Amino acid sequence: MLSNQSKYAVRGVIYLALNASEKMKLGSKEVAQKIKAPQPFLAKIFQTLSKAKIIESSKGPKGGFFLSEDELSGSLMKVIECIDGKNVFNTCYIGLPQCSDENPCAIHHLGAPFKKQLIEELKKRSIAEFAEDTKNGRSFLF
Amino acid sequence: MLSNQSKYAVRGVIYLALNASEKMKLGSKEVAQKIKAPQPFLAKIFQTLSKAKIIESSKGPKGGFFLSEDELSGSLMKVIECIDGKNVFNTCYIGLPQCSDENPCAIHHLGAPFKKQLIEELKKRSIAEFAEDTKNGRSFLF
DNA sequence: CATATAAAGGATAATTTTATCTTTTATATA
DNA sequence: TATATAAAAGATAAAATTATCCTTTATATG
Repeated sequence: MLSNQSKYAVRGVIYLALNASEKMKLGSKEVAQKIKAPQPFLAKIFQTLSKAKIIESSKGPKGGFFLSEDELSGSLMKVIECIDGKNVFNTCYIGLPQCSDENPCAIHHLGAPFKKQLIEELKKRSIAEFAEDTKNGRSFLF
Repeated sequence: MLSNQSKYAVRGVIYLALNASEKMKLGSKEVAQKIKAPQPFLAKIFQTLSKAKIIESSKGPKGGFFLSEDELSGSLMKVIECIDGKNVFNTCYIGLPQCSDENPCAIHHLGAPFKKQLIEELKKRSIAEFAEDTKNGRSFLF
């Protein structure tokens, strides 16, 4: 479903949300180690997210990445779409070019309601909320 | 989620279920054209499915592919697993090595019911049933 | 202001997935 | 039995994804 890039992005961003701040920026190196992602690859991903203003970055000593208050309230979907594009979840399970409720593939109806739910939640819930779940032990990052 | 190979496999097999029989075998060429798959690629896929006895094949003039009665009652999941392996649906959305109900990732609970339902249906419903849906216009192959 | 640090940017490399091509084998039928 | 047909088998190629490396730029701090 999601590319490796998106997966690293989601994990990396949640890690930042939990552990980084304006005063306590984190380098891609540290984050990569923690979430078990290849460091230069994660660096590239953070670069992309940073350009899109989904995370903040600053160069130099004490530099690194973090999320502003505003960014913390962004949706997780934005992270995913920033990396994989708007159509990540639009692709048909079995590759029909035009798969929809009107022209459904053989398994469209099996997946559609849940896909809708997943998309809705990813759009509705903020990065901070997902991070909160992790902090409270309701979900895990490793 | 599914690889291109699996997608072509599913569409190809349903096409065969609908249009081929022992008396009326179909070549990979014709099927590929119809389902818009690259011909030599589909040929390879059918080869794999044939080895696994998920579809029948015969060489020579009037040769081609079809499904036996037995094979028609096989599950669609078998087709998918034959190509993509048993773990297609076990992979975590955001790449946790050990993602489960006990150690759920941030979006595990959003997707879990969807996944379970999908897997169950794919295992329960036969290729013939999916083909039937297509015949009745409840789902589409193109 | 010099220095060290860390991201940005751009080029390159490795791996995986997707796809094709060529030769061999089996078989129906003329 | 010769011929043509179509899959099997195996090698190769193309494309996409994943990952790394190196140089440049910005900046905090001594």
